[in-house]
Amino acid sequence: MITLKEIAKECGVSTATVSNILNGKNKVSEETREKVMAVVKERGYKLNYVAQGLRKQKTQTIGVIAEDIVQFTTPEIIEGIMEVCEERGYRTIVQNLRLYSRWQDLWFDNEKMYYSVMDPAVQEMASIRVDGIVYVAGHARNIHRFPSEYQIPSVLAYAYSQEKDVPSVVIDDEEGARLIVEHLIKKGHTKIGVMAGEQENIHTKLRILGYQKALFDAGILYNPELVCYAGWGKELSYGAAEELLSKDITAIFCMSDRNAGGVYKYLFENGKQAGRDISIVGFDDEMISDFMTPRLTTMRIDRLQIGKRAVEFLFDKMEGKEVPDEIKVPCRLIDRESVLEL
Amino acid sequence: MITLKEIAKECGVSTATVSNILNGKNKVSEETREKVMAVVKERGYKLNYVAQGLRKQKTQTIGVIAEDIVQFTTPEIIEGIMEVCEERGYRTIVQNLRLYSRWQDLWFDNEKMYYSVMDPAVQEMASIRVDGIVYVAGHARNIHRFPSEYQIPSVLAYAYSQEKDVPSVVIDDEEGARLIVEHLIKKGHTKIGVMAGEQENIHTKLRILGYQKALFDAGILYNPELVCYAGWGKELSYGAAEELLSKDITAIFCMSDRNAGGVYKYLFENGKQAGRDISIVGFDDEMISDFMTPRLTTMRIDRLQIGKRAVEFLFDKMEGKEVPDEIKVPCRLIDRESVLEL
DNA sequence: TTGTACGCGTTATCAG
DNA sequence: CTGATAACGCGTACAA
Repeated sequence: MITLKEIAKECGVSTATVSNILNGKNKVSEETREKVMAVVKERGYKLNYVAQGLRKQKTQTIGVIAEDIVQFTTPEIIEGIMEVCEERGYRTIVQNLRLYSRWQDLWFDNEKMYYSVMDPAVQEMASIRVDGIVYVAGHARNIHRFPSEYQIPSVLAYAYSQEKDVPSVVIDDEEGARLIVEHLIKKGHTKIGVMAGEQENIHTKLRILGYQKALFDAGILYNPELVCYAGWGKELSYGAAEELLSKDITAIFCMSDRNAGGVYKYLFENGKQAGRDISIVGFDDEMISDFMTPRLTTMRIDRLQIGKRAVEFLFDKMEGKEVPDEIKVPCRLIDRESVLEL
Repeated sequence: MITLKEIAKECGVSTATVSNILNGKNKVSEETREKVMAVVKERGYKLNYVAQGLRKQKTQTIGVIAEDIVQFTTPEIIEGIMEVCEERGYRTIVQNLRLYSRWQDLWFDNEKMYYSVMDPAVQEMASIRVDGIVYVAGHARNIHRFPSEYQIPSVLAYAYSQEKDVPSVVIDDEEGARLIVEHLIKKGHTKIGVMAGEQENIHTKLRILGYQKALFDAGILYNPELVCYAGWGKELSYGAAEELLSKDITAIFCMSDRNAGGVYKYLFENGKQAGRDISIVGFDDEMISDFMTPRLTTMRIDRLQIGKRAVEFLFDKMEGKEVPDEIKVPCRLIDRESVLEL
């Protein structure tokens, strides 16, 4: 591949001049500029970012560390990050921890395993000399320790930070839950069960809070017996559906669309239907919610926005601006046909 | 960030010695090795890939150009690529063309628009000096021109190549379609409608071929009137469902799970059900197919495998091995509950 | 076994 | 306006 030096030689000028021309420094005569540009085009010269990075001590690159690129929230978050980076003339480099494919859910309890993958990833980013890092969570929700030895400005997307100097962009779980439960209440429901996620998970806890708040605002007693913890997947909530439905309820607030899918499955097998025999709402607005029959009313997580806000946040930090510890991205109600008006 | 030179100075040895130690060249005494390693660890030295890349003229990096990272097939393909790269000690850098978010479907007819995004992406990869490129398609199916001016070894994943020196990894559309239609025939169906994708699309054409083949093998006449072209989404096939269902058929072969979703919607609204009143099969095995009621029988596209095969293919090419023009990854039948046995 | 010196491709500095 | 030259951090002949 042809280099700047060769271009210079071919034009009979110095490398400095070629560099100046390429970088639009206006201390160059029109004559030489044209001549050089002609050769550049003709020979298909392409700047070498590697050399440039070395010289400038700046790579114009943002590193993205994703816990799992196949997690449904991740691609859109990354898309948001990339969109903003492109606008700003930054490149992006993505690392994929592949947490799930490595260990399924086993790693969750094991910090040592987790950091055995996480630390090298950050080191890689350091070696690449990225100018900043966005960590995109997919499974873990609390990041206890983010290696800061390298002083690379970093932000967390879709995870709650436990470190002062690593701020985070999260969704407003509590308000999202409050809104969707309020929606049920407005439709006349007062006996509302909950198909919740993992009990110790922070999203679960915050959404329970939102649920309680909505009940409180409507003067409805909170009955812990109506809350059923069933992980985030379809299978467990399918198994738990019978018991929950046997209680005296008219609606179920599912903490994920997949949970709702489990309930739908149970209903289907028993000749019942959401939006007719009982009301169901979900959370996430995954694509599946639009393909369920009837289509599921749910809360949209604005994943693109999470990504965008996260990098903007990061750029602010890189420029030395004062930044808050946390930004909350609101959720939006997607009203479909799974809720019955009483 | 601390450099090799500084480590050397601090240890009272030369940079060459430190470099040799770090790279495991065995011309170093155990004594100095230990001393140097101690300092390296203590000071948190991290190799500078930028400098190394410049010096070695090799970046150990594979570039991934994705048409759309939010396309449902893309993340898993990339995951497969990354898995193999990691095994081989290669880094990965991803570019996202964001075709859909830029222009929705408008670009499809406009090669100029397309290449206005595609060319710079390849140039970027060239500037980064990646050692090879995997192009991951999401929308386009025929890549007519892949910029080869930079002589970077390249392969296409999930797209059909039109260029000799750019081979591709695709799925076996024809055989996949044949298999699933054969499945219907085995269940006793002979009057099988088709909810097809875009008429001019290569996947559509190949799958029609597979459909015809299955009919032929079973001695069933091919009736073009039973084929309905409805794009790849849910809406058009919802609109087309009524007409198709009014024909004398007992089963529908949908060319995508989303198409099947449109048919399901129509059925639901008319009090009918797949797997009871009519048989439906899909294609893709998107997650939605597992959440439809009843769950959809469909063909699984092995996306992970596409990614893996594509990079392995690329590595072969980089090593100068002889490679075929095309590799076909087989599809697999996922048998669920949307097909009725006659 | 260890050190010296050069070059990879670019940009910044300064002198002409 | 243009050119010579010195970095940037690392790897590697070659010399010691």
